[in-house]
Amino acid sequence: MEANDTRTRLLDAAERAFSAKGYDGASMREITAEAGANLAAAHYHFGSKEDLFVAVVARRMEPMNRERLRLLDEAEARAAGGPVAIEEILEALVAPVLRTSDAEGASASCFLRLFGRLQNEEGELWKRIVNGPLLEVRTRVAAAMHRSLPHLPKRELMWRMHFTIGTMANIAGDQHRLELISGGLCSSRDVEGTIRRLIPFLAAGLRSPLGRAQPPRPPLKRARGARSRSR
Amino acid sequence: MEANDTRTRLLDAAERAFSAKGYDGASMREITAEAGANLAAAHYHFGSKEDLFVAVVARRMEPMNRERLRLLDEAEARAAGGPVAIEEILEALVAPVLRTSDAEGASASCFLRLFGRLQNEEGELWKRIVNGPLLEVRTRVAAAMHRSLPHLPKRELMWRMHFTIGTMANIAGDQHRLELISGGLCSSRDVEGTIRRLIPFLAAGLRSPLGRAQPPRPPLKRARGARSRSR
DNA sequence: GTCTATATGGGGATAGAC
DNA sequence: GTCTATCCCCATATAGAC
Repeated sequence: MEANDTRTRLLDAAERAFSAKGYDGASMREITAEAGANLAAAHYHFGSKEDLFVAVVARRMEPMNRERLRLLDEAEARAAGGPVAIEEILEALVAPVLRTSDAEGASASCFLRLFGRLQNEEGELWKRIVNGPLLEVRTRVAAAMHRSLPHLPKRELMWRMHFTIGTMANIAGDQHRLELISGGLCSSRDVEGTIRRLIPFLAAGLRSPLGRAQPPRPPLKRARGARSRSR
Repeated sequence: MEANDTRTRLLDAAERAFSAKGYDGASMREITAEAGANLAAAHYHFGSKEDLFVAVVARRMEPMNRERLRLLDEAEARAAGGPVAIEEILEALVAPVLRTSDAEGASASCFLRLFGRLQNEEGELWKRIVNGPLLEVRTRVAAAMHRSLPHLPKRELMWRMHFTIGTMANIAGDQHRLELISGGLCSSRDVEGTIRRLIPFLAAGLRSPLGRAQPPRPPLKRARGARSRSR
C-alpha cells in the first residue's frame, strides 16, 4: 500500500518539519524519528537532505501548477479569444494554492508555509526549485492580465503582478497572524473564505486608476540623524 | 568611534548573514569572520546567538515602529478627530518599513528580508520579537481604519488588514522577484517607486465594495480522489 | 575587550549486517 | 528495504591568557 509507505511517511514528516523550522532548522534525525523510520532509510530513499527537500516541494507543486494552468486554459477557452475577467485569472492563480490546504492529509496544509517562504529565497537551490515550475504560470498569467488591462503600461502591470504574487504567497503561508490580529474572529483555515475575499481585494488593486506619473521625488532624507547602534 | 565598533560590525555582519541564510543557516563563525572579529568577541558582547539575533532585529525595528507611530499621530492630528484618509494610514504603515532600505548602511536594506521572514514564523522566540513591538502599530492602524471605513464589518476589516500586512511584508522582503518577473524592467531597490504604487494598490483593495455575503459554499472537493495520509 | 584553545554536542552521510 | 554503528565535520559556547 502506498499510503503507509516508509517513503510517504518520510515525505510527510519532512514536510511538517521543513515547514515548521525551515530547511536548516529541521534535522534528518528528527524527520526520520517522527516518521517512525531510520536515518539510513531516508538516505536510501532520497539520497540526501537536499534531495528530500526537493521531493517534498515537487510533490505538492506539480499538481498545484497543473491545476493553475488547467483553470487558466478553461477561462481562456470560455473567453474565446477575448479578454478574461481579472477575477478568473486570479482564481486560477490563487485558488489551487490555497486549496492545497484541504487537498491531502494534515501535512499538506503546512506545506503552504513552505511555499510562502520559498517565494523570496535567494540561494541557487531555491531558484531552481521555484523559478522553474512557476515560470510558466507567471508567464501565462502576465499575458492574460495584459490582455485584460490593456490600458496599463507593461511596467505598471509588472509592479501590480508583483504585489499580487506577494500577497498570495504571504497569505497562503500564514497560519497564525490572521487569528492573532482579529482576536480569533477570523481564521486562516477558512480556505474558501480567504479565496472569496482575497480575489476581489486583489482585483480592485489591479484595476485601480493610474496615478499621475509623479516625478521621482528627491531622496527624502529622514528627519533623524543617521545614528546606528542598539541596546 | 562608534561606527567601527566591534559591536556594530558584529551587528552588521549578523544582519547580512541572518537575512541571507536565516537564523539556523547562518553560523556564528561566519558572522564573526566577516566582521573581522572573533567567535569569543561575539559571545562577550551578546551572550548567545539568540541574543545576537534579538539585538539585530531590535536595532531596526524600534526606530521603524517609532516612525510609524509618529506618522500616524501626525495624520490623526491633521484630521482633527475626523477619519484619516486610507492613503495616509497606509503611508504610516508601509513607508517607514520600506524606507529602512536607504536609512542606514548597506546592511539595513537586507534587514527587510528578515522582516519579511519574521511575519509568519511560529516559534516562541519569534512571537516575542514580532508581536510585542508590532502590536501597538497594528492596534492603532486597525482603529484608524475602522474610523475611515465605518461601513465595513469588523470581520471584513480584519481580513483586509491581514491582506494588507501580508502584502507589505512580502514586498518589503523581496530583493529579486520583481526584477525577475519584469525582466529587469522594474527594481525592488526603487523604494519610492514601490511606495508610490503600493499605497494606491492597497487602498483600492481596502475600499473595494463588499461582495454579497455568499453562503459558505459546500466543501467543494477537488476532482482528484481525496487520498489522505499523514498521520 | 580581544584573542587562542578547547569542551561538548549534534549535524549529514555511509558501511555493512540482516 | 530497513536497521545499528560509526565516521567526520562543524556548530555553539566557554576558559583563560594577554
